[in-house]
Amino acid sequence: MASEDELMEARRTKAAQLTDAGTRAFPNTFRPTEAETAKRSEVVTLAAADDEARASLPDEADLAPDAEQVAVWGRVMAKRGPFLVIRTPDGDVQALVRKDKLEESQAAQLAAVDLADHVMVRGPLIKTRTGALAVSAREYAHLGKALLPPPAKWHGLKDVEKRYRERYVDLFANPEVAQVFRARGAIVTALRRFLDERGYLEVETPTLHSVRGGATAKPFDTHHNALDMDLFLRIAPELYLKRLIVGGLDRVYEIARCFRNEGISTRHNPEFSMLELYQAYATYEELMELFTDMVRAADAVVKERFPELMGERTFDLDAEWRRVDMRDAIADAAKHLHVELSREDLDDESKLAAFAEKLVGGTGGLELEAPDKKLLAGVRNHGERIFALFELLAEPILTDLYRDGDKSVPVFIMGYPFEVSPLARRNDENPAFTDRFEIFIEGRELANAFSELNDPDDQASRFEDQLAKAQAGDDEAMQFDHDYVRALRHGMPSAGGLGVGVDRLVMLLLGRPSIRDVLLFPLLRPEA
RNA sequence: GGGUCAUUAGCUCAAUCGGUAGAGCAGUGGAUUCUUAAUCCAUUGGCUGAAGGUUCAAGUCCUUCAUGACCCA
Repeated sequence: MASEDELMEARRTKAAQLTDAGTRAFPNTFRPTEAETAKRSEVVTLAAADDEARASLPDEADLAPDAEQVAVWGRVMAKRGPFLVIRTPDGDVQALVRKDKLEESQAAQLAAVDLADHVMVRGPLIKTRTGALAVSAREYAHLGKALLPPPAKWHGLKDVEKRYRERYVDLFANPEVAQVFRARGAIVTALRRFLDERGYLEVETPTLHSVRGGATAKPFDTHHNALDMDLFLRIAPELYLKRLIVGGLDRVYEIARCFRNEGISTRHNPEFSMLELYQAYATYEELMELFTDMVRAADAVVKERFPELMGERTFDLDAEWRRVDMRDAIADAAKHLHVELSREDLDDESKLAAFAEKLVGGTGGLELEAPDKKLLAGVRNHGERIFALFELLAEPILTDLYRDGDKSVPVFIMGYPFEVSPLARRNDENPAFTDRFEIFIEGRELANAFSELNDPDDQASRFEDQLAKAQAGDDEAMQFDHDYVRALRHGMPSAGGLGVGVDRLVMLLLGRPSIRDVLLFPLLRPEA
């Protein structure tokens, strides 16, 4: 008897035995009090502490008749001799369950226990012969039946596909996985607290959009039946949030689930969380300070509560964060790569075009992959050329370029060309560039921010440019958002806006290499 | 989209050159009842991801497909 069906049949037989023992297989009668729940946490903590902390606990033989009794409940993870190992949200604790200490009906329930069942024991705390803690059960109650067997107690659940598909098993079989998601929750809470304390209002804007904007990405299409209206799932909340700045809500943020119809990789899931915030009368420079403080606040929570998840970091958040103009970064990269490209060349449109042509032709002193050549050859102007060169030359080696000792440091890349920044404000001194930054930590793009464009006519012309891109075949270009331009015509105060990839931030702080490790249910193809 | 690897019992993994599909855990029956991956005895459990092909013979070789992981884009 060991096929899955047979294993379930054995457990159904046990479930029937429970009925004979006077309880249900799936009872709903256990109601732990707040005090009992708090006490359970204490007991689990004491069970995990060192022997000294338990020195005062009595042996079973020395128990006073009126010793305090505590309740422990959870999932049975192992049976060892007369002990059950019970898994709780705070950790494991063992119970000494001896039939001769239980009433007859409870002993009969105990006889029908299977691994993975939920149970409750109540009794005094004792110290075992080896100095471990145990609850010596005077009371035992079956709380819920598991018909399927749990993964092997020692190896746990390792099959990666099964871990993602059956995350519920992953979570109880591999406690460190549950810790990652507790840490994710703590990080998100820290972000909210950080912003709430500074007077930002958390808002919720539509997920169903009828105009594509706020980012360049392919959307998921959907349809509203009653209105017979085509819609799509939002790719970014940006344009709605800025409407709120027009409306006078001077500091707003949203932790927005966004959807992009793109491939899947260790850094991309089709749905992901983005934190966007907007602040009236702020500039992108103030947002650099804000973002630095916010990330450090989230990291402090990780350090304090989840130090075991931090691992060996190759970056240093406490070091000074660098601020580098994009063109300086390209020049730094060119020097590092021994490529003939000076900082002055980057301001000379014809020289830069000639350099790009050499790179595409393979004579630029650096061999590019075919798709990179295509990207560089496809640029339409000086600004796009600068951005392409940043992506090709500098971005891959940012961790080499900007370091403090043996750790990489976060680097703000500033001075994005206006052609690649359709929603950002132009720089007052040099309108070919925008007041924008992206932050790279450990080489990964983590956030994007800029002083917002609030000139409705300029915004309209940027939308026109996006339309031209779309007509040229760019299926990621934005659509013209007439209502957004109308909002700007009513007057939007100058403002700064910031967008943070929450999943990527969590990956970074917790040292998880794949986005699927920080998403409870990553998108998978259906099972066969 | 391209490349590499993986898929064998409920779980974790073996199976040499192509030659009888195995182990541990879990399960079942029994012993034991202060164990720490509990122990001891006995025992059940397989369409080897799917479909084709080569061969006297395929978990193993070939083709296609499915799913996943990693790398590249």
